[in-house]
Amino acid sequence: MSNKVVKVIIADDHALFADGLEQIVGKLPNFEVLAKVNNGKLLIQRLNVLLPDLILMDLNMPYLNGLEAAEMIKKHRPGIKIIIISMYCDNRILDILKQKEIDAFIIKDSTAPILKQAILDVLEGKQVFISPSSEKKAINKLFTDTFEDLFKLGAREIEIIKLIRDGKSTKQIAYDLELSIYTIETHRKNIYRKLGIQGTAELINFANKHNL
Amino acid sequence: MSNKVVKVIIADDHALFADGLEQIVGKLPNFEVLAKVNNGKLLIQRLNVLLPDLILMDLNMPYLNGLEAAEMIKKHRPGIKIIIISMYCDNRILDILKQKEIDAFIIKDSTAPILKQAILDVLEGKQVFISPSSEKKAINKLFTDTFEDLFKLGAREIEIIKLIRDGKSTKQIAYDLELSIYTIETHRKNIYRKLGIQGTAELINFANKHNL
DNA sequence: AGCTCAATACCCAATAATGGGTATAGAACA
DNA sequence: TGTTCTATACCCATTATTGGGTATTGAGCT
Repeated sequence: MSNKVVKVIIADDHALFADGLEQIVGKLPNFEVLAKVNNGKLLIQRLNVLLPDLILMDLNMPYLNGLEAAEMIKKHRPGIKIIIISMYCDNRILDILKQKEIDAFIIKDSTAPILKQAILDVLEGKQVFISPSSEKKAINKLFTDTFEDLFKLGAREIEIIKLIRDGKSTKQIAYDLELSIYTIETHRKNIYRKLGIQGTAELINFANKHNL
Repeated sequence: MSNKVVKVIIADDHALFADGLEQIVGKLPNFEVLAKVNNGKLLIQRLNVLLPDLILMDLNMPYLNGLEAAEMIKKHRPGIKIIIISMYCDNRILDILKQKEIDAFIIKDSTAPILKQAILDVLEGKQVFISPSSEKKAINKLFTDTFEDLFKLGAREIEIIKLIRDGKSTKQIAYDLELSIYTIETHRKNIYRKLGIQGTAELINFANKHNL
């Protein structure tokens, strides 16, 4: 990797942002921006003729969003590294990171030096997750597992928190998990007690804060 | 203007985007980026010690948004040119352009050359308005993040969404806003209908997704 | 002057969530 | 073996939310 040029494609529907990325990446030694595209479909098309080492892309793009595009790319060209750069922190990102469909997630609040370091880390095979700094601690904990220590939540409880976060009602959860509604209600009560919170809204905020 | 250095301040809470802008602007001959700030308050503070010729700023910033900041700046330092660079096209922008509170509005979908031309035009005293084409707008409606256009929520509705997101119950919100519980219930119903969602969980996810 | 729309308020019925209990089977562990 | 903990399940009562209506007021636009 040392003397080889790293070829990059940038995919972002905000052209000005893409231009900015190009400036930052293009100034790195041995980096070359092959192309910029503004939607997912175009990105896939370009991959039929261009073979980049790295793709920087936005999560929200027209025609084919970042995650869908990433999934397709990793399936057909697993060697290409993918870095998602997004406005906001989506809860599902961590799961997707773990499934190795993308190599890095970087929030747009990050700085150029952080992006540069992340690119270098990814090219070395590392996974990188850059979130808003205030939540960094909690996320690091997630990476090294686990919540059970801190919040003393059981696996089932965490599972149920996720389902509630996704908008399911107690009844739906009971049906999904093939359990009694009473059981889910008990779990909810225990979760609220353990976390010292009250109500669905606070629970969802907890889940988002800790990236469940 | 020909041999004088144009001093610029960049205000955007997305540091990576601000870095990109700095690269683009910094490469123009006789341009100097004095400072980058990530919120409106900080921008105003900086203006007590720095005297830029031009400010590039985001519409949506914490603490003091772009329009409020622009209004204050034009009132106290009318000589400073202000260019707003925003994610989406707000309908009120045109009115504000007409009131001469800002000198240019540029959508983030624009390209670096367009930005450069806009900056030069503004420095010559022109007003510039770069919006997405009407077709593009339709596409944005289908795919991405402009809830103003797409969902047509009123100010009161947005206020109530925030309170729900913060964990308040209908009763608490009614008490806080000194309104009837019935009114809050009506607002909730209207919000659900407009957003095509159902239940507190989905509402909070919407709020988080759109950074309310 | 008439129209539209946001914001307000109310009524009613059905469903969901919350909070107080109790209880039991099985796993983990000292 | 006895204890502790998780996950399971149930009962009851109260409060909250949801979804179906209708209606009025005031601001702003034509």
